Amino acid sequence: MIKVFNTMSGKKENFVPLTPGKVNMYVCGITAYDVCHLGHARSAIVFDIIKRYLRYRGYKVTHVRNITDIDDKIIARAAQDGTSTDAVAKKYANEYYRDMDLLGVSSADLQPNATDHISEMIEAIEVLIEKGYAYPVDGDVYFEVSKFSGYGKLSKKNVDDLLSGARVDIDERKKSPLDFALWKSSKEGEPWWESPWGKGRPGWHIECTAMSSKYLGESFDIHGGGADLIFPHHENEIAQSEAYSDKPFVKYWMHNGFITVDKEKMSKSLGNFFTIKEILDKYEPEVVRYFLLSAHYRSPIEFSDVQLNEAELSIDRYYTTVLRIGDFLESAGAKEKLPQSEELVGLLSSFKDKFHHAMDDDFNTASALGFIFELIREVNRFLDSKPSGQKAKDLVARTKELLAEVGGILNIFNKTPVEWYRSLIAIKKIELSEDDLLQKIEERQEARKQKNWEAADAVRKELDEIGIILEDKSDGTAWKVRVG
RNA sequence: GGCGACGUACCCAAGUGGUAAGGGAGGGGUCUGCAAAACCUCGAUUCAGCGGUUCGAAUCCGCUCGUCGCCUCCA
Repeated sequence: MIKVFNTMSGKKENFVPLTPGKVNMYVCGITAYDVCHLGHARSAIVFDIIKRYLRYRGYKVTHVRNITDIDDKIIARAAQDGTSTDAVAKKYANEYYRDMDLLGVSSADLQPNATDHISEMIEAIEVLIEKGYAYPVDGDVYFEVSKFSGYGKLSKKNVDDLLSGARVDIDERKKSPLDFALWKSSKEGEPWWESPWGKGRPGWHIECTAMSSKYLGESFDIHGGGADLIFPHHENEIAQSEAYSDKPFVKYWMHNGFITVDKEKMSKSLGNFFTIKEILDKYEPEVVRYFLLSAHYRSPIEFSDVQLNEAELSIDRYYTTVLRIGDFLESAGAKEKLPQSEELVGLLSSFKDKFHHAMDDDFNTASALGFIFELIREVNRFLDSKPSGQKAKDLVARTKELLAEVGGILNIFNKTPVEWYRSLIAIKKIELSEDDLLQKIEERQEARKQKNWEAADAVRKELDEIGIILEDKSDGTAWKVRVG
């Protein structure tokens, strides 16, 4: 049984979708007004993995991820750049899709834009007005928070506290400072759409109500996003959606934690952010994914080079072992020899259960990675015991299969070792062609044959200086890239 | 001020009632021409502190200290 932490209840709950075998999932994407930073990547990667795991467990998942392509920030950006909001939104949405692609995040099944759903939003707003939950003022339309009795149930806030907090803007035209805009009249020079209340544009929250109900129905299973969306965005979505449909909006609310820098939330306004592009210039996408999966998705995770380097080391340990497995499968002798196989056999039979157990428990990727490295150690230990024969090969091949299977779900560990090293050469900007490298290794082999250790060591030192490490093995010399 | 989360070894991190996963760094060793990798081994009698519940708590409850987040746009 999969357990999911539901922000609404504050507890882990058994995951039982509304329709057996089917999961409808809506995840808030981005507002397209600037390039994305690592925080955006975390949300995308976390929910991508959740989707992959649910599919692996047999659910038919429909995943919707929206793009907000009209809002104040986009308007401001367009004015600043002397271009249209449309051009700004398109540009940064495309940047986002490119970043996600580089990071290995699969695209959602539906990636709707807010501006393609204006009529649905207007329709929803009309219903809210009819039902007495919203009121128009001078071309704006506001949602009347006091009319919705459940307001605050997600973010655990009560209306009185919010009112006394006094950090809400004072607008005389609103009945209450807590009321939020469903529709905003357009000012001179701003983009607009025709509506029953005049020319204007939608407020931020209503798009998610309109698009989620259109594509997933008025009630659906999972709604996700960063924890900073809990209030007010998701709280407001609930108010609008449930007022509109009189049905429970979402069964499981899931929110990922923040990325921090020096313990502080990475954010635009603090200026302490790193863009995805900056990071991918220094690190393999797989390293970034591993790093983000190495902590539970709800925990804060501290961004630093030390952390990324450790992730790189861990992945390298994985590929080093895969290389070793490959060598063994190619060259193992025929004579049946199985010293010390019990532990590996035992782990092979329990491994999937352990992995499932970790992932079933609110997608505990950090724990799952622990089990993967347990298996890595066990197979290394087995190989150290110098086994041979078909049975040994079967065990090792089985290990390789299992590792590939779970790696596929986490979307890491899916390269060949050589691809990993090649990729590292590129990312670390090592200026040496693979041909030249192999040439040098060849030269060194000659020297070694003649027991000319000085010459052999000189080659190794030369390569070491540019970040290439050589490993002498019984049947030749392998190369790898220094990591960490 | 209100609400919420977190505090596990040198660093990162899992563990939510049954006696501390995993990765990195470090000491010692096996292997090796030397290395590297791999493996073995050492390393928290202890989970911020203090009380309480329990046969038993890192895990539940209370208080204290510390850190962070939300309450305004924010993944």
